[in-house]
Amino acid sequence: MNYEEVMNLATRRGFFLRSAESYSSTPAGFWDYGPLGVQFKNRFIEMWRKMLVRRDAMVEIDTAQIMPKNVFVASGHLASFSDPVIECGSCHSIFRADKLIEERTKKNTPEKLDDQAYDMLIQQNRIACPNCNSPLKGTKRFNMMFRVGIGPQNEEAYLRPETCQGIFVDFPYLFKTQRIKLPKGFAQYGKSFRNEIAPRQGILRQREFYQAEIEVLFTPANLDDPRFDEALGRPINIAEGDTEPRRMLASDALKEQVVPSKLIAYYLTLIQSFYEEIGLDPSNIRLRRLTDEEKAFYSSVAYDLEVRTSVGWLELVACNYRSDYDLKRHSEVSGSDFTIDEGGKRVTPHVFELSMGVDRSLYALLENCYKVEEGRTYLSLRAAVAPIQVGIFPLVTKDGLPEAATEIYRSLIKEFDALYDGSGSIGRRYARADEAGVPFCITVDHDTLSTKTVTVRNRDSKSQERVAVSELELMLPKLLR
RNA sequence: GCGGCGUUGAUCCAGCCUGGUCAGGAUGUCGGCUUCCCAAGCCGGUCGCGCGGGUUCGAAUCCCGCACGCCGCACCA
Repeated sequence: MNYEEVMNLATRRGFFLRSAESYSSTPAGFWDYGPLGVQFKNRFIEMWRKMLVRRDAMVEIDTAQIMPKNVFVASGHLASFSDPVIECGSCHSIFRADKLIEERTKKNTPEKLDDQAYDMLIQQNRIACPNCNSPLKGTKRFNMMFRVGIGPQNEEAYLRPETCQGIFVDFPYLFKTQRIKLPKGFAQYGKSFRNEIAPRQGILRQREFYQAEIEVLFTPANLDDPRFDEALGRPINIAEGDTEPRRMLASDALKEQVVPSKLIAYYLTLIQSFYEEIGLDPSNIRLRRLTDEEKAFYSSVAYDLEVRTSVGWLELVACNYRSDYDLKRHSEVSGSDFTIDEGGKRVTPHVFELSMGVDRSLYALLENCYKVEEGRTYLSLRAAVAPIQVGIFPLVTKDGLPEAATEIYRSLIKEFDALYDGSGSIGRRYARADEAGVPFCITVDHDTLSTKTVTVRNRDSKSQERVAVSELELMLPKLLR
């Protein structure tokens, strides 16, 4: 299968659709979730809460999406979350100034010079437009944050480019009021915004997208805390560079120093096992250690959790050791105290983050679960993340079967995401349910009326089991776990 | 943002070169009949020429612009 096939099904069934489709001029990079997509996303987030947030006793918060300028002065996004670009006045091609100079001069060119410095270098080296050979000048900064104006004075503010800044700025409050002891994980799920120059790859690279971020705050004294020992026996798939991963025990990764500390090993195993448990094939997952050039400006050690898809290895999670960069900067710019007491000394906590791309994760799950067998298409989603948990169908639409099926539906809908379908042949209804990834379908047949039993069909195997109606409410929670 | 190619119901595709008799097929979906455990059949309904302008008596079709998409370049905390 490929991206088009998966998105075709996702569009037909109501997972995702292009935002404001009815207006042809809608810019690229914006997507809506349809009914199935919302339920799928909700289930995914609920699993994230269950397996990461609750399992690790993290603190989940929800912060504002618009934040004032100074937050991003402190975070570094205003200065660094931008690229030096230069436009050809003749053919209007746009180039990265630093990359262009580097390519022509073969000399390393930093991306944080003054704009004039790039113009100078371009002039000195007589660099012309690679496209039409016209002269180039006027390097500008393209910042990838969306600027917004607050109130009548249009006070400078930005839509957050990552959810974690809200966690950092709220940390002093949380630490004081929530009886927090480090190391501690802080979690937030919500939208982030990045004004991509040219978004491609549809839902995989959006201008407005969901993140689920975990920021682990700790002090360097915690890096090899014994509480992280439980991770040592768990496997992780480590890749150095763009290679096939090696599946190894976390303890061996520490020994070989491909992972620098127990804390990082613990959270890497946690995030990988999360993706394995919600349905990605372990052999399609790798934790790729990033090179210095690839790392974000705030990161000192970084891994990307990637999944193998038809569009190549797809980054789902950025795992960054941000050191004390964030809290120090917020302390400097805000003037507030972001330190904590450790053995009588004030120290600024460090940060290790797991920054998940939610929309991408959902796509990866769909593609991983997209199956075509014997001419039938189905989504082999784990029951725990399936948008619809159970279908209830009358075998025929006469002889009182719809009434009996409706009665069962009415009782199940109180506890489960259930679907009633009495339209078309029974086979057609199974096929529809298969494409929506419904893991179990209950069929009411003539025997139901006399024996009070129904058949329960398993989506993946198509096999059926006869079950007493009275047992459904006890049995389904076990099946759906 | 540049270059090339493209855009026809929810989905897939024909029509465009050669303007009219052209908006058609299939899937889906809804209603009815029928059948009854894996997309059967029949009847009926439903949904479309990306947007704007131009040429023309007449434009899905030709021309221009824009938007979006794909590929390449570039970009991608």
